[in-house]
Amino acid sequence: MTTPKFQPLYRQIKALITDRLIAGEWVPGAPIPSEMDLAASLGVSQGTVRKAIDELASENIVVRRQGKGTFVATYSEERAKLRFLRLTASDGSAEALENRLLSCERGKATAQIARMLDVARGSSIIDISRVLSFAGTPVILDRIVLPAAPFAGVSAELINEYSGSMYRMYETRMGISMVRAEEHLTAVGADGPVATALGVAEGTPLLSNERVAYTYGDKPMEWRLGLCLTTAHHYVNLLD
Amino acid sequence: MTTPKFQPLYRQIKALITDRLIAGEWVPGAPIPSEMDLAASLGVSQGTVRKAIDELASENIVVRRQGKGTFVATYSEERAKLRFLRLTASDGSAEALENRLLSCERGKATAQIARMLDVARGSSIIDISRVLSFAGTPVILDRIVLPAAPFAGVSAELINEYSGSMYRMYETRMGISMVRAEEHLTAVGADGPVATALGVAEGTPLLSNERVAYTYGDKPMEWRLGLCLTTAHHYVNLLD
DNA sequence: GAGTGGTCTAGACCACCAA
DNA sequence: TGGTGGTCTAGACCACTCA
Repeated sequence: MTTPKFQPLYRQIKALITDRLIAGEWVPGAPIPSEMDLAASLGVSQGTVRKAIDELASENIVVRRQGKGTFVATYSEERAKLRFLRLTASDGSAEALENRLLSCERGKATAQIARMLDVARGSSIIDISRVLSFAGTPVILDRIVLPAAPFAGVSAELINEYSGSMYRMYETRMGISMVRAEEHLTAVGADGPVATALGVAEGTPLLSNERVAYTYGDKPMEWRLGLCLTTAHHYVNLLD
Repeated sequence: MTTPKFQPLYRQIKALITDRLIAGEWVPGAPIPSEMDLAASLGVSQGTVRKAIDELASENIVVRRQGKGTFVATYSEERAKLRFLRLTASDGSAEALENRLLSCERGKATAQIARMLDVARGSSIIDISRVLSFAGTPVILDRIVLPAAPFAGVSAELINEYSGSMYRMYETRMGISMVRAEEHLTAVGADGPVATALGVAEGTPLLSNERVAYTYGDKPMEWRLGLCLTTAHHYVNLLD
């Protein structure tokens, strides 16, 4: 999949740090060794370690704090409350978000889900449905599918305990940090059940947001389909 | 607007290079002085200039080519044909894109447009409408608004000459490079005129894409509203 | 004051490119 | 062959944090 070839030293060091992250050597929020320590233990100069950590920091895998150290990135310290959720109230208000769980069941992966999550077809999955509301108004109907094995402890009770903050739950309960996500956006009309769940008329235009989230090493761990009502909210995207 | 304060040397150098870009000292595609030359003329070390250029490169303002030099980024060398247009065929095919101009007129900025483009209300603007088609099927209805002064030469003929590649035209004809853009996405239903233009039924869900594009120094230069038919295409977004 | 990340320097060698 | 960016080193000083 990757092209090994000759890699600059700093990339080898970056890979080495990533491997130790995958191995769970440092949990989210914990400090990694200082640049000097890493440099000494690896037998390279501090500047080289620095460049490796620079890249990890620019990918939000790690967070630097001057005078304190470098820490494994945590979902909770993301800028906004909602890491990947870029939905913003069009009038600029910052409403609280409420989570209502519709279901949380075990099932088997369909061909499509299996491909997305890079698991065998028919393997066990967890299938979650919920509605997210801003200020009492339903705004998002989410369906979330997880591979069952790494997420064994997931239950309706646990999700409610985290008030629907899924990524925070993954991180603190399963030790799984999401590092990257890919989204496909389309516009769709609300069909019967969806319209009912969101309390809108059938055919209401919705922003469909299909997302695959990846953990360290680009391993897909979550598939999600969000149907968003965008009458009072919009999805913000910065390009450069 | 910005906080001057004390800036690291490399940021001051970055600002200095940006200023010279704004001044038009180097046109898109032209090489900027080598790291050694800049370092010598500014009286700093090569590593410091390097860090300044690193940031400009990571913002796609400048492109490095090993063994050749560093060049002002050009729209034409963007990865895909369509720099900011992230619409992809759902079946993975890469269809050619056709551009049909509906209108290109002079007008006055409304309050909303004036705010978005940071110009005075009522100042002269250019108002363009067009339909983009993939493989003969209309997919996007675009409305593009530009401040008239910097884009004085824009005409229907000129746009057709560039087959609708607006950003390439801005760059080669007006010397204006877009560096950054902010998009707001929502789902809407096609109203009468829109439905006609795209050849779909009224009420068909469309992905509404409102975009402001910025040139050097974060100056807004283009407002755009794209209404996209997403039955066979989707908008791709990578998060990290 | 000790330790951390942040900046800056000076110089070395490498990989790549063009003439 | 000479010039460019890419990597790596070694060491200096600064700004911040915390005991």
